[in-house]
Amino acid sequence: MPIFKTPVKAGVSGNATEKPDRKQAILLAAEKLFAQRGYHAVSIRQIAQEANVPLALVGYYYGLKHELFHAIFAHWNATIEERLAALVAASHKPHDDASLRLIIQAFTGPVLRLRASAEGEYYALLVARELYHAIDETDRVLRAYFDPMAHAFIDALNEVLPHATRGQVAWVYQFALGSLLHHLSDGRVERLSRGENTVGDPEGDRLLLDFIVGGILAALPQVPSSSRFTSTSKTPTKRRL
Amino acid sequence: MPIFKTPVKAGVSGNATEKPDRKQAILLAAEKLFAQRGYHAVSIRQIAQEANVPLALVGYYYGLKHELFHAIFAHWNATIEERLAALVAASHKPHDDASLRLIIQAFTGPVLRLRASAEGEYYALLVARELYHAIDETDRVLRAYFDPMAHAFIDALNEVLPHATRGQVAWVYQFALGSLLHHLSDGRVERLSRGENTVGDPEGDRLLLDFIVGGILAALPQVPSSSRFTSTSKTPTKRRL
DNA sequence: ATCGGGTTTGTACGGGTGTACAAATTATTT
DNA sequence: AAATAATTTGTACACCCGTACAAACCCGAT
Repeated sequence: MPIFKTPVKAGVSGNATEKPDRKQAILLAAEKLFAQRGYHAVSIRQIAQEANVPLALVGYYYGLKHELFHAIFAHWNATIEERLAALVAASHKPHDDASLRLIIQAFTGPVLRLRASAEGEYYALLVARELYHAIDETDRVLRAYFDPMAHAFIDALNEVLPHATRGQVAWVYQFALGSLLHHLSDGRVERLSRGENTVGDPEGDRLLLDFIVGGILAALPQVPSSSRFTSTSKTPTKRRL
Repeated sequence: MPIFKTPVKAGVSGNATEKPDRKQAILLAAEKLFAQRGYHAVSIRQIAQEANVPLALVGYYYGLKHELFHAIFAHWNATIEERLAALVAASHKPHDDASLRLIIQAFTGPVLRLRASAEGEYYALLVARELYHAIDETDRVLRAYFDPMAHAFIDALNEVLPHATRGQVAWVYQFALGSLLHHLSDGRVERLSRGENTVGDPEGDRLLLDFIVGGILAALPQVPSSSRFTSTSKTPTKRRL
């Protein structure tokens, strides 16, 4: 029975082309193909071919198909922790007008840099693709890896926007996430701008930041919300302090 | 050879349970399953079972699988035209501070109402799911049915925001679309808000409108943009007038 | 009653799917 | 060198897939 261990001579320094490291090649190929075509549209045989390994090897290392999918997110877990680290750095200084912008920057920055990098490009695309409509296998990944981060960001946002309920903050968090995810895998903007924009253009990232910050400020109340007629449900009591 | 005609006695009034209209049942079942699980994760046999028809009937009426997929969007084409009609209604009055809000309302309103309705619920979900990452079969649908609408909205936005380039407007259009699509299929907000929000809550729709309008105003220049240092590419010449 | 077109159905074909498994090969330890 | 462990590979199984097709069925028109 296979034990799914990593190769023994993995991270040895020196000449690189010694060990092709087929295990990681499989993970990279799966990442790329899942990101490009979606989980159900990719077969294990295609992954094996992309990684230049025989079919049976992917099962040997990663077991079932959904376990291979899960392994991708387990591998990139460090990126999420980077986002959280940037969040606490932005959150633990006195709140001023720039706090919100810092939080959003901590939210979008790491994943946008990952998207622009060579190694993390497909992972960022995969996140944008599969984390959107969670079902089946992708749902477990979402809950395990991304829900804690979402709660941390919502808490941080609620702290700089104390006059909004946590529910309202959750709404705008999802709006912001939607625009971010769509921007990550946006190949259409070139066509829609009639060639004016390109996919890697940092102007898009900058505009996204302005868009999210401005959208949050416009959607959420800045003042103690004295009997706002719009609150239809739940207790509109301010929560912290 | 089958000709794919609609049943002869289709829209006859009176007692409803006369003709089950299997053809439309197939379309509805496909709509539902595609929306819930995605194109590649649904088999024709599952669609036939959901519609309570034998397998061969779906091929008889709709031909190949991607043609069935296409037929869904052809059927709901009226909704897109409603959005465009609301757009020209909002666009053909003198521009004031409320013009932008009207345009965004024309953008989000019809599809949000469709999402809330019983008939169009799954179509709205399907749009949100498949129109996101266009590949293969879904790509042709995107170009044929949704690109014209996108260009119309971008043009209208550029008219009320004349100091932004068309490329910038295309960026924020995609941001707005991302937040809208994510909101359409958002089942996670209940969990993230710890039960404060529910999926059908109109407060979410209202907040989305504020979010998009505020985001656009914050991201795009309101003044003639005299030598903004951020414009890296392309001619920043204002386009119309 | 006969005809003929639209509709319905069972079935079968070729091919791709995920997964399992026993051999063969290579590496590591005794 | 012998033995043990890890990796690699070819192959086969059972199953589901999309699609095609020829019969059977229904029903109004001739």
